[in-house]
Amino acid sequence: MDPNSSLLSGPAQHPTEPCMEGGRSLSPREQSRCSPFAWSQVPGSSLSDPNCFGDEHIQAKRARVETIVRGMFLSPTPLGPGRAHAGDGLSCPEKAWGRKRKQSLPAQQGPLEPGPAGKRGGGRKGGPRVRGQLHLLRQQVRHLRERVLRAVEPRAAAQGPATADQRHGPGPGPWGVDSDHHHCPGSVGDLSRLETHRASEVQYLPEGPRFLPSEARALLESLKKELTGAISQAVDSVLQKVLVDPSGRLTQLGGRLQGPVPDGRSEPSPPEGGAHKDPLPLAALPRRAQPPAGAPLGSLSLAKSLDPPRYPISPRMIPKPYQAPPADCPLVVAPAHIQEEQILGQLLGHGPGGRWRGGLPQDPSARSQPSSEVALRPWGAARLRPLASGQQQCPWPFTSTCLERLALVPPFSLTLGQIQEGLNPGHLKKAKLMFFFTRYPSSNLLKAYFPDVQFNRCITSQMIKWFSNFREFYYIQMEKFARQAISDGVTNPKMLVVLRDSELFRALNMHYNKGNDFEVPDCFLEIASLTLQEFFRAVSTGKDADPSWKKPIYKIISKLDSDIPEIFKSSSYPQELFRN
DNA sequence: TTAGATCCTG
DNA sequence: CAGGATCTAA
Repeated sequence: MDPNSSLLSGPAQHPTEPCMEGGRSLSPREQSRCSPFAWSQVPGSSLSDPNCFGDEHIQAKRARVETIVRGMFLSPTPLGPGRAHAGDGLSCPEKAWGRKRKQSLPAQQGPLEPGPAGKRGGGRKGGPRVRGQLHLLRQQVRHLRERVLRAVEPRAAAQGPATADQRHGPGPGPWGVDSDHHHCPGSVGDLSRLETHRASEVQYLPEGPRFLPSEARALLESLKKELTGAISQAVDSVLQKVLVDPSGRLTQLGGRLQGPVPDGRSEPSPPEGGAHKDPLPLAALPRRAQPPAGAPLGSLSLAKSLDPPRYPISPRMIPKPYQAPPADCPLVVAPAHIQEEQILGQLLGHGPGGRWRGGLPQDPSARSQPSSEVALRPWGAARLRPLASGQQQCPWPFTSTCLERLALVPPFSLTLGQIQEGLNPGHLKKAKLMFFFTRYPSSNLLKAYFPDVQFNRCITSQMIKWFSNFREFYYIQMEKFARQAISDGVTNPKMLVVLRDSELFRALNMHYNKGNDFEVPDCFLEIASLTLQEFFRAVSTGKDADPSWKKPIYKIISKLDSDIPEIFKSSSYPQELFRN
């Protein structure tokens, strides 16, 4: 008897939200380079200790600040005071910063420590007012630090910072409708939110009373600058601790930055122990498949098939262990392909709801723009960056250098290495998986689902050609198995149902889903069954005598395209599957 | 004329 | 899977 006892009898498999963890580690060299402030300003030392502020400290600080202020005023491109992220014109070479820092900061000495030769008697013109400002700023620093730490703390992050930064948060984005469903907390999006949060805080710092004496105001601004730097460094240090654990993995991003982790995901299901790895050498087709009692075998009849097929909402991915990127991640140099893909996946591979779309603090212009274009072409924004224009890559002087690189480098690399043109094997694989949902994708659809591809005529036709080839194989298989069924004596086309353990399915799966990374959606099985039946009817009724006998079948099938899951719009969605 | 689909070939 | 040829519809 035919062992096939159920239609569409895939083993019950639980859709798994692909939830990749992102981020990347910093090489030691990078870390050291990233932190021009060294560790002297890490809050938690004198900065956060209210008791450490004596007059001596203030005076020493003033002396230091005055030095800085003079240096700023002597600078050819003076920094607009109090406009942290608006300093577009600011040439912010790290060297210059480093010089200034060295000039004013003895190594290993905190900026708020008394300078060795502080200018005494510089006057107390600021007086109590300045002290009040200092106090205020100190409090803000504490708050900021607490909030940063809270955001990084495992539990507290679930609640998130409470206050005023929402209005600065990135909008939902064009895919944001149901994107929250896919959003993986703890992704780079959170990181970017953290950064955005900080940006908003920088803006939030009071502009400073205009009535202050100019010197005091300069002092105030300088202090703001210092404090912001300290915050930056605090974020750096915290994030570095979070991002790079001793094993070099970035797991903490998912574990700490995010809210409660759905424990349900437990461990990655082993690479498919059952399901499709079936060793059975199955009959060619589940001929005369007898469904279990009540199983609607007839549901695959032509009439029924005209109903919109049911599509799985969330195609199951077989999660693979996250692979940590190499420790020494190149900065501007375009890394190797693998690294690029890893970075791509890590930074952007968070599903259509990933927060990367508008969230990364790339540059002021990018931040200030609504991110629709950016969202549709994530790298487009990066390409607009003045990489070769001679402008320094430090549009935001107060940004944590490390964090900024963390966010910026991958787009750079991709811009230089990958985005230009050309399709890679990952794109091909993705296209094959998409074939399970759509056999006749329009070029617009392809553009929508390959946001990391710079489409041109050639690329478009190549991808169209891919699907043409997919169809070719598909129809060939259908015809082949239909004819085989006929020769095997099948008379009722409704008996022809493509099951997951049928030979036809295995052939198709081998072609489009080699490696079994993906659970073939049921809708594809229905379409396949229908196609098979159509071929069966045509051949069995002798229509194949007509040279164009396949065209009606093509027409039918072309109307049965399904919606592709939104997650496919992520430029990195399937790529996690392909590593290893 | 062009884009897209199919067929054929390698 | 790509390239070329052919056909068709816009």
